[in-house]
Amino acid sequence: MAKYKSSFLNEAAERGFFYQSTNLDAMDDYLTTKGRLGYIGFDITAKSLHVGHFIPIAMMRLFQKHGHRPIILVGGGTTKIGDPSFRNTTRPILSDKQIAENLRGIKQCLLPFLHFGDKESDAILVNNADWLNDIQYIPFLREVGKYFSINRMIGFDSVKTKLESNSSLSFLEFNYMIFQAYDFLKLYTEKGCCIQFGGQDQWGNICCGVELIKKKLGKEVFGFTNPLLTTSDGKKMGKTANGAVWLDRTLLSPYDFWQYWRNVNDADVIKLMYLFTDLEIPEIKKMENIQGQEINDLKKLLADEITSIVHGHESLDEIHKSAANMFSKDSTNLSDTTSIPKYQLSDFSKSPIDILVESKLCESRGDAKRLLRGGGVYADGKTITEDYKFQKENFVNGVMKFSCGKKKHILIVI
RNA sequence: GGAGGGGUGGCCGAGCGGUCAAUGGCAGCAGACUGUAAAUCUGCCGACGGAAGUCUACGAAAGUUCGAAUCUUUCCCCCUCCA
Repeated sequence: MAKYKSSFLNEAAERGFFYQSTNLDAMDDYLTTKGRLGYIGFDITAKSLHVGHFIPIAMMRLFQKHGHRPIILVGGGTTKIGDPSFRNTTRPILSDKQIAENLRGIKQCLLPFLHFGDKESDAILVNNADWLNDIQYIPFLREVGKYFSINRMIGFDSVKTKLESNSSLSFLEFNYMIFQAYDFLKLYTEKGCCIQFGGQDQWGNICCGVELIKKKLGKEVFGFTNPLLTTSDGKKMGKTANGAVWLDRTLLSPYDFWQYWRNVNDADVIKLMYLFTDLEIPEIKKMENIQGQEINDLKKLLADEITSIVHGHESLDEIHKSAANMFSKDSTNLSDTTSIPKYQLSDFSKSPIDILVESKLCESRGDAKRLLRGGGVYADGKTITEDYKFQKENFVNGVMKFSCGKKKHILIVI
């Protein structure tokens, strides 16, 4: 039984994308017509997007699936200022060149999710630097600033928390919401974009935009937020043994990406299925009762589905093969595993410590030693100690599996 | 501008002249148990070194002292209250 008139809202709500929105009924009506425009903004501090961006991206994908047109706004303007809230990490001000580079990387990340182009439901990419860079202070204040009430702004949760905690809120930072509201105004007047999407933490900023357009132009536009992506135990998602879960395969290999989803918490599997896979809702519903060990198979399915969206279906074969090799005792097929980093052993006198450090499995020799003492290093699946010696006869077809813990592996080749 | 309180390792937060590479908690890593999960328990958790030890670190810089995260001075930054 459909709850909403628009297909998009129905599916978005059922899959768990809906947190809150402005005037829901009106937005529902508005979305019954295809080809509507909605945007979401990202800051471009790195050259890749990561799992933290996943919900918004998945939501835009859904938006497009239902015949609407997603606009991805990158914060070329706001990134230049840098977020002042973390005063200890002097974030380097990005040069135009870096921003351009990051922009390209981010677009690359988005390509598997969204179809860009000129047709009705094709996604478009815009950069707020195009209009923020040349803003003139006084005209801007007169045109936009006059619509903002400080009384109102300090009432927003995002600001209130900041004020109540022991950190300062600079004027620069305070302006963020104004710029974001201005972005929305720009996209509304120039492209007719009537919806802004965002994470639940963006609610205040989004409302600002909605209000600005209302006050300045007397038009109603909509805001829609999705819940933050947390694990069932309330932690932030998105860490692997090797760092953040990047979408760019040069930052995180498809194999490690797959492993990330393969290892998610049992309690999160179904939720992630709804959010990030293309499996149909009834199909996922059937999985909800699966318990215990069988959940492992669901995790594989989850990993397969998400990985094939991001890295392509054809990457799965190799990943499966590598996973099978890495988690089995049999070493005979190791040599044709390409997903695992290789280390060329040139000298048999090298110690395990040398290898751990050189292959970047460990950060320092001390680190490597501690790991060895703790029994966390394996050669060919067996725990080794500091004085382990590499010998030719231990290599199968010239390859040996070498692991740090149960999840970080390399292949040593001779 | 005035008064007061602060700045400690990825984060929170003790320490307030030697016994401090710095208690504790969180996060992280490894081990055991499992299901490549969670929970739990155990160990590790600045760098270099086989080790003894050496170096770098408690906002920055100078100083007092045999010796400073701890005392003094100046500077920077943050918070609260007053103007």
